Amino acid sequence: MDEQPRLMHSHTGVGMAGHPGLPQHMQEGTGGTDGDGRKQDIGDILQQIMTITDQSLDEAQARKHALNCHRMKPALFNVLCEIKEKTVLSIRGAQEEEPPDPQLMRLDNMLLAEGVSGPEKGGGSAAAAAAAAASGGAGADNSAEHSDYRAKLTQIRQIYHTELEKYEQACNEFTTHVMNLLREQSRTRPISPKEIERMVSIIHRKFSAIQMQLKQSTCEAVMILRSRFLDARRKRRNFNKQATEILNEYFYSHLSNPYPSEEAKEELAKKCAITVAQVHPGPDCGSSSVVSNWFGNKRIRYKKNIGKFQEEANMYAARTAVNAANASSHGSQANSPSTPNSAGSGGSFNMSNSGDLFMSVQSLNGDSYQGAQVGANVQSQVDTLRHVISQTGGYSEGLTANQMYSPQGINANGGWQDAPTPSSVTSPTEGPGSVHSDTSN
DNA sequence: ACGGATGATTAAGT
DNA sequence: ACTTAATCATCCGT
Repeated sequence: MDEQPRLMHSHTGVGMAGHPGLPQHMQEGTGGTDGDGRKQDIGDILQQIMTITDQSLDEAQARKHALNCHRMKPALFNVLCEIKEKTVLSIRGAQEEEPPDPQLMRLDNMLLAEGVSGPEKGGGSAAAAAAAAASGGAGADNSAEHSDYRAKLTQIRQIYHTELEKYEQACNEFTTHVMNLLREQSRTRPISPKEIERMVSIIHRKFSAIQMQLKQSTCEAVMILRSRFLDARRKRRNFNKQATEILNEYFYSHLSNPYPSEEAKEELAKKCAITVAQVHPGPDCGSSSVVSNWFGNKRIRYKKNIGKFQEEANMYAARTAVNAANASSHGSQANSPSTPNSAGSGGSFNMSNSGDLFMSVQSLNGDSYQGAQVGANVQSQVDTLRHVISQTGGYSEGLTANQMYSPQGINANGGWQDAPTPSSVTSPTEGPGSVHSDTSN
């Protein structure tokens, strides 16, 4: 684009002297008074050049051809080339250097992460992949919710790609056009290949600036879409019943130490087909952090008001006890009605017993005294279960019987202490029964 | 519409 | 890095 100004410059420079109108005479006059034929000739040529824009296209073309065939042309052209050679160096030094734009890279990365610019289907976006995985389980509402999101995302991607292609095409067209033009012009003025190259790069830069705008707005669109559909805080979904039961089961059967390991979290997440509603936590660390949230909330809320959770605790404790017993039993019969999720097949072993346990717990619940006695009630069964469980190799790392249902794992400081001795069951723990502070949020 | 339940986020502590 | 405690924002039964 420097060629144009330079041409203009030379044009105007001579044009000052040879402006169509008055200067025409002046030039003719100077040529005439000199009397030199050669100068007259050159003056004529210059004059023709100056007025070439005023002529019709055909005329100009003819004139151009005539000039090209002029005997002075090669010599003049050489001079022009030399001059250009000297001036072009100073221009070249001014520019060049094009470090990868960090902004552009940021946008590219985001689009890639968002699955907009990445491979066609499924991949790229971790959210989409996880959503697809979750849809296998009980994620009916989940997938339905995400289908809308994904449809919109696909729409964005399509628009993005078509636009990008359009720009690409326009860029190529324009580039070839300019190159043709330059090649054509190179017959009348010196244009080095490097200059063409530079011109092309300039064009590309301009178009990539446009592309960046496209990317920018695409990113914005995705962000808006994301915040609309996936912001878990804005659109919180409760876990379905099964998921809650699985989590509760784990929680109450590890009440002494309800801190699932990373693997356990993964396992639980998989089991629950946890809805993937991650926002900030990057591409990875998907659903297990949801489990972490759940356990964090559960621990704190349980601790805050144990009394309120007592019934639930007893229920799940009984349930796991039954499950464990069933799992160990040889026969497979009626399952516990309230455990739709248990992996083990049913067995009628000790059903009545656990039912009694449950009833007694409930009645106790109405009283102001619970904890220890409940634990004692269950003690016998749990003791049998404990070794059963260890035999069957079920997950029960720190599982000591009485901690399953009584909140004795919690020490005075409010922390979860490690595995108290079984004998502590009998000691009248002051905590659970007397806690009546209904300080709910 | 209201209030409790609940999942997620955040600040602070370890 | 992980937890607790507080808090936010939404869900959901009434």
